[in-house]
Amino acid sequence: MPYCYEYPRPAVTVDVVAFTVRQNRLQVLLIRRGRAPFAGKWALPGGFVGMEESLEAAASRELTEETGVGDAYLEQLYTYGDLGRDPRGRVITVAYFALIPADAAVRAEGGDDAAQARWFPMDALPPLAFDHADIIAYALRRLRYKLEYTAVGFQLLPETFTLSELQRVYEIILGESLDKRNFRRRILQSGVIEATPHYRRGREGRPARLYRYKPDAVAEVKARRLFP
Amino acid sequence: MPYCYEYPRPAVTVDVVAFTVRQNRLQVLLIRRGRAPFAGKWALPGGFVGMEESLEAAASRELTEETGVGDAYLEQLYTYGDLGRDPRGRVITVAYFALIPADAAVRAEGGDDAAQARWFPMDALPPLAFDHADIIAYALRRLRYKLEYTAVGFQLLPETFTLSELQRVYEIILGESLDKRNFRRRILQSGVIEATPHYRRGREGRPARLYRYKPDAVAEVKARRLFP
DNA sequence: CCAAAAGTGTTTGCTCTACACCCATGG
DNA sequence: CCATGGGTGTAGAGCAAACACTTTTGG
Repeated sequence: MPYCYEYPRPAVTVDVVAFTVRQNRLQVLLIRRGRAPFAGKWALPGGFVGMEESLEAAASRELTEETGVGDAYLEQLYTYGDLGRDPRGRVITVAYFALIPADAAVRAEGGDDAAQARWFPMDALPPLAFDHADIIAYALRRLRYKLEYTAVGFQLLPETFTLSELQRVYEIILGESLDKRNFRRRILQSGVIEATPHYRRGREGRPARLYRYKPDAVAEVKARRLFP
Repeated sequence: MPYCYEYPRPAVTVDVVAFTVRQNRLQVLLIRRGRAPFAGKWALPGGFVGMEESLEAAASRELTEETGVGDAYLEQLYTYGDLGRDPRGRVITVAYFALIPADAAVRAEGGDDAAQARWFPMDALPPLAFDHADIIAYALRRLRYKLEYTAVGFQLLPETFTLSELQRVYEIILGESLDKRNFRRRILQSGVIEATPHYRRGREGRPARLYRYKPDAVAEVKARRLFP
């Protein structure tokens, strides 16, 4: 594999907009940049695409490096290639968005990596490097849209969850409250989740039935990926 | 701008899936490849992204080179970056899809370019190079979807058109017949097209009112790009 | 006056929304 | 037994689908 080319090539990176829901807020994972450009500013986790890995593999690798999560829901978002978006030169970035279950998200802030990684609530983002604010804004639009016509919301929850927890996730992301009965009807008749025989006993109140998403639900959602 | 890099970089290309409707069929523009790999096979128009042009500019340029059309509807589709999709090495392709009005599409086959360019009906595609069959299949899915929730169909027609012509475009792409009254109601109340004071007198039958899309309709459609 | 395409409203079924009460448990 | 959260059904409204006839022109 030659290291010199007849024509110059743009650099290719992947960036990941990783969402989670914690503390009743939608949060995004950001990394503090150590060096120029934008040293000290926060940025999306990402990096160069290796010559021997696919784009999705690169995104998955970046995500795993920062969060320790290996099997998150991951979907290609958009490819950004305008000139001048990176002061170091021509950089084309394939952006992905990921949904991290709340329990897995805790590990992300372990900070075993040299880089500082932190979750930020969507409504309190710090100053961001590059065009990452645009990318995040677009990812949120896409996430909201997907919530409305699919049932990806459960990707933000642990393996089993109650319908109330799921509804709370939807309400947090969409920013509006939903009717309990209508929500349950819609989710259940969409067929992507199923009841388990187990219940969760909270500190108070009636125990809640636990549900899980059907093993093939992820495939279903991706097959319908109408925006890619 | 250096021609050598510390690390090897993948090549980046854009490919364009250009659709038009002619002869009552949905057609795709293809180029016959002159050289290896896949010499003699047909492929999507496309090429390398210049260091000084954005992705959309590159796609637009490729499209203009092959069709002479400069202002077609153009939208990013998906980015393909799997290993082994190009036998020459690592190539990442940002795919776009374009809608070409029927009257403009005629010019495309002028053949002033050395490369042979031809429109093929979607249901009679020749053997295709690379993973271009996948890209086209995905572009069709996206086009069909967009037709159902927006009104991009008029992008495939000349500047002014009749509602019957527009309906025929929808029927051809969706592969099913639509109710005339319901179709008209939906399109008109979506507000993206407006009546002109003119009529088209055909060879037979009552003259049909001509419509045009509102100048800002394209912006509207793009703003709603939920899958980018 | 006949053929051909354009144009126009209403009824019906269904899906989505709004809404209030009983149930099971822990303290 | 009381507080807390879990769970359930129905009636009305708005939207989408089915459907047939009149109008205008050319030959």
